[in-house]
Amino acid sequence: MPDVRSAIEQRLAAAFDAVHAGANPVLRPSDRADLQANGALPLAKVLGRSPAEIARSVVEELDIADLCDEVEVSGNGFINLTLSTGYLAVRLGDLAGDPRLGIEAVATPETIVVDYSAPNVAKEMHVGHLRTTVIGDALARMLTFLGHDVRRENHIGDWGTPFGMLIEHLVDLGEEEGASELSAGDLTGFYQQARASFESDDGFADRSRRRVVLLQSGDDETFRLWRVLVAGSVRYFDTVYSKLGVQLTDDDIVGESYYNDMLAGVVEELEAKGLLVVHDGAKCVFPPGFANRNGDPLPLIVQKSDGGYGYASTDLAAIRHRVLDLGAKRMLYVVGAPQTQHFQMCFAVAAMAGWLTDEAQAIHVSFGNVLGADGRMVASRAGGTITLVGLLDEAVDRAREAIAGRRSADPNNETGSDDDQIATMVGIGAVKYSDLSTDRGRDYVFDWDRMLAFEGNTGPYLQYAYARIRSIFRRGEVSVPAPAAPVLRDPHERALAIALLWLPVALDDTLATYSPHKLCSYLFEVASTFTSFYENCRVLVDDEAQRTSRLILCDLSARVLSLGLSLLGIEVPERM
RNA sequence: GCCCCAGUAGCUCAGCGGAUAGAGCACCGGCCUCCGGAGCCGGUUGCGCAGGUUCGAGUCCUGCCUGGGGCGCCA
Repeated sequence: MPDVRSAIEQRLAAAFDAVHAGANPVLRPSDRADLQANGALPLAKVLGRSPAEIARSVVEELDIADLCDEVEVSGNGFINLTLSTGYLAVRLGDLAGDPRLGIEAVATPETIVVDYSAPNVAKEMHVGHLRTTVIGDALARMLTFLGHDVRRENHIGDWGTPFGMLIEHLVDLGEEEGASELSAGDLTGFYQQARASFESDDGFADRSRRRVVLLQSGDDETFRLWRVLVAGSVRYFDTVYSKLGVQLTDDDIVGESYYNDMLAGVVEELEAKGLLVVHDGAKCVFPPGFANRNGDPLPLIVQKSDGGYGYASTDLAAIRHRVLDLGAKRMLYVVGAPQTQHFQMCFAVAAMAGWLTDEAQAIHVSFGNVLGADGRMVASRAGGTITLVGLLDEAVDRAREAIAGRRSADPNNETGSDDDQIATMVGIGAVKYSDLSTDRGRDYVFDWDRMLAFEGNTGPYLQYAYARIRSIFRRGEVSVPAPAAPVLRDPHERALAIALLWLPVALDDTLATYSPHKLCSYLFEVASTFTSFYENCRVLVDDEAQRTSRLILCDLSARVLSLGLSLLGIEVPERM
């Protein structure tokens, strides 16, 4: 069954079509009614009639009485629609019995690659990895829920010249020692020591350079050592992902090295297609429309003058592989905004090569930086740079303090043995929500106090709204009623009904631009609307019919919040 | 120098070419014998600047200003 907005839009489209073939109803939310159709206004010029007159013609053609109680044309030509309360109630009844809460699985599932997180082997994960990991995971969850065949791909940095020095450092440390250092998370120490040796010790530097050659030529022993490095780092990444609560696993790791065997083929194919130009000894493709600082055409270098391959060739190989071998219809690259031009060039070249088409699209889901309250980098409580793990631990600590503080001030609090779990959900949820709730294109300000506030558009507020609803059932000692259509008598009930029915619409809008903040805004709206309802409509009343009806609204509110947050990768506690 | 992104209330942010630009925080004023006051109701303050397109521009186009980022063998 189509969502409410689509149902209305279909009827409107038919009526507009009768007045002017193919006319768009331009359906929008309204502050004058529930919805408004603005489509008559742009038709005025085309048809040479006044907008209001056209709107009246549309309304005459409109068959919508079962969905709307009121349809009104304003003097300006807006068509204001008031949804039928009976219709809303019936739809809510359907929702009550639907575990998917009105979100239908897509008719034609697509294979969609979501490329996100991408930390580097033997390098610490830092705040810079937060957004790609959190946003990518949220998008992957939403697309999966819609029924798509989602391939999470963690394009880790597991190849390149630094591995010569890293392997030699591993040799010097001893494999066991080195591996445990890596998996325990002392990646910064490992990397910096390797770097220090490389810079201060000529012998070490020579060995490192030879080791790079050995690695690239496929030397067995070198390869084995390389795998030790990678495996140790991956174990560490897993602990971070587990802490963050993202769904990436070892199976999702498809590092740069995975594409090594395909690079020569990519270059050959580009050459065969006549796209290659040798420039200063490097094999290049010049996609049109890109210029350097002198105004000369800017190349994408697919093979360096020394014969080596850079990241452009790896990215091209990944596109080709994902399209031709995996059958990907969409590829989402959840990577920061600074790489916009790189991806534009890669996508342009991939299109020239025929890998990217209308049937197989690559999308750069870019995002801005994370800034501290001072507009600069994020610093820890003690000051100084902060690792991702440190940040997450601090979030949980702060959440624990915040919850304890609230508890001691609230005589009605419910304590329990799972306070650590709650602090984890709230702390991690706060970090993720603050990231997801800002338009990904913008830089956003990382502010502990704001993200952990229990008021406003925050994770804790939404979790609290959920926990509070659950407590109604606990304290009232009532169970969730059997699915049925509620009675919507109070305006607050009606407003809540509309909000609850809007979940599929919010998800559609969110995925249309891969913007999780839209889902966040929606959930905040649901929570606010619920609170207003709860303030104005007593739930645990004696009248059984009314109590049941309102309990259904409560339960649906909790479920919408829970499902919505789970699609963002945020857990909800039963109590706080 | 060229390219990309951003500039909306004191602060943090929404805003799909449509009517009077919205939230939260902060501030001010109300509401408690109330199922969790972590609340509810109301009030104050704004689209960087200048042109243009349009019946209609925060939204699209051009120029400028400010901030951030990028610009050939790193990823």
